[in-house]
Amino acid sequence: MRESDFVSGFARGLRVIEAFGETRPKLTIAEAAKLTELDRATVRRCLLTLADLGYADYDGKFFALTPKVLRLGHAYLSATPLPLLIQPYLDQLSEKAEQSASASVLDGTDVVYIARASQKRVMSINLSPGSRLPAYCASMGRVLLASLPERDARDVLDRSDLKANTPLTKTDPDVLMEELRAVRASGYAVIDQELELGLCSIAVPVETDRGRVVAAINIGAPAAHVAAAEMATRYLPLLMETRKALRLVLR
Amino acid sequence: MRESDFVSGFARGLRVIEAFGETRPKLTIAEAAKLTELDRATVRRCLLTLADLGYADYDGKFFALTPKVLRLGHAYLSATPLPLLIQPYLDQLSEKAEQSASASVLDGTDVVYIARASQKRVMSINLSPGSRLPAYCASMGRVLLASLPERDARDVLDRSDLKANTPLTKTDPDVLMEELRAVRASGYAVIDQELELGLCSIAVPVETDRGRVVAAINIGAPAAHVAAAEMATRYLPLLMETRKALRLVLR
DNA sequence: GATTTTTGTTCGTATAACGCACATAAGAAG
DNA sequence: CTTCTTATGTGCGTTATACGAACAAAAATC
Repeated sequence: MRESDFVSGFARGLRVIEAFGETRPKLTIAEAAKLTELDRATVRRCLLTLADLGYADYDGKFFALTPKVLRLGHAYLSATPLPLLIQPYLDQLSEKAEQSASASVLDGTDVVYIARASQKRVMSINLSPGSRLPAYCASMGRVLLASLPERDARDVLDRSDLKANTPLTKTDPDVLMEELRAVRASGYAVIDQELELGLCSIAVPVETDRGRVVAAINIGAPAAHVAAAEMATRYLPLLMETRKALRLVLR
Repeated sequence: MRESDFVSGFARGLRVIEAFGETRPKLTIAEAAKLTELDRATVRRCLLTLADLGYADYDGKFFALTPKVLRLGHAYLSATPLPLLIQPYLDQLSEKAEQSASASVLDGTDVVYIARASQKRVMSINLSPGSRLPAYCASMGRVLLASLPERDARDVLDRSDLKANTPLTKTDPDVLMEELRAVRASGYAVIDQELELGLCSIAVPVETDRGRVVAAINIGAPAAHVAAAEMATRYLPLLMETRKALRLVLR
């Protein structure tokens, strides 16, 4: 791509949108300028443009995003076959397991939920398509990282903010890399309360008919109800069955 | 706002993103140019910018959005207090009613889901935060339209594509306006299989402590299980209770 | 209340994007 | 194969945008 084929005004605008979310819902021009590291005048124009298009509200001091920005994310979900294809399989899986089932893909250091069939809430945070979790401490993240070349997986870990969400969270990159090797060998990953106390999950990769890993699916369960050691015996057959069925419909 | 405070490159880029979703997942430069009514060279630059930033993939012929665009919609959901505030109340409501409960706001002619607590799937389509339904035939849409000045509500209906999703769908604007008056008087709206056969729902508005309507909440149930006439007697007390509780926490 | 710091806005200029036109490539129809 | 038709990539003059500094206006601090 030639340098002249890059619309920097567009790229700057997207950065401004992403500046929300990380922090507070309302941003002043100066705050947004700091977060995006752009000139105040530039940020101001982007925000006024967003307001003019209805993507943001402006009360003279603060800018806040409007629900219209959800159209942007929705453009992906409704346009991409993967989430739509996986959803019915997830529903079945969730029903058989009597637990929540989800599907996700990797984006940078995060797993991004693309579909979900939820039973009763067990997590403190609410997950839905578009939600993100750090890959290093999520079962689907482990599976997706394991599917990458070692070098790339290590690179993701190095860029990750490896913090201990619970006393059980593994945060040493070397330990995590070893864990990934185990996941690669066994074909599944189990997380025992590394993300949140009281929550276990198990994940397997989802491949196309040619063996390319395109997503991961998982089942989450309360640790009080299903011990980590039980996760595999109880849910792995169901996950494998779903994985096999998906492999036949994904090209 | 002065004209010079509008970044047209940014606005054009956003239109390009929205061009996906409406149609197929993959777009060529020429297709995107047609959908957005922008110059091919401009669309090409926007798409290459998206690809460069990782918001899109490009195989030399087709562009496809990547999960990264979900960050944009997520910026709203995680930055706006309303969805986060409503969620726990929705969870409770859903549990007590033993049915799915949702919250939404109005965006143009659509209702946009901002939170949801789902029980077993009853609808053919899967709803999650960011999902959109036409306001005229959804219970939350009726409630939200009823909260607008008559003139504005009529305007939304006139801009809507009033199609009969089922034989029961009301599509006459005058009939719908009359319906809105009834909703305004009673304080709730019941939909009897107007969106999808077999599905009933009931909604009430959610207000701030000063009486401004900021969202709507609803409960959906299979028509086979709960007749439309029963919806109010069975679920209205629960909805009103939730509405009252929310009114105390919303400013 | 005066001073310092931060924030929003304006303006001239260098620069980058726009959109047209042309060239090239890839399919579709004959 | 040839001939249309349609799609993509590039060069360039015109137009519009971003930059940075300077000014104005608030806040915040003293």
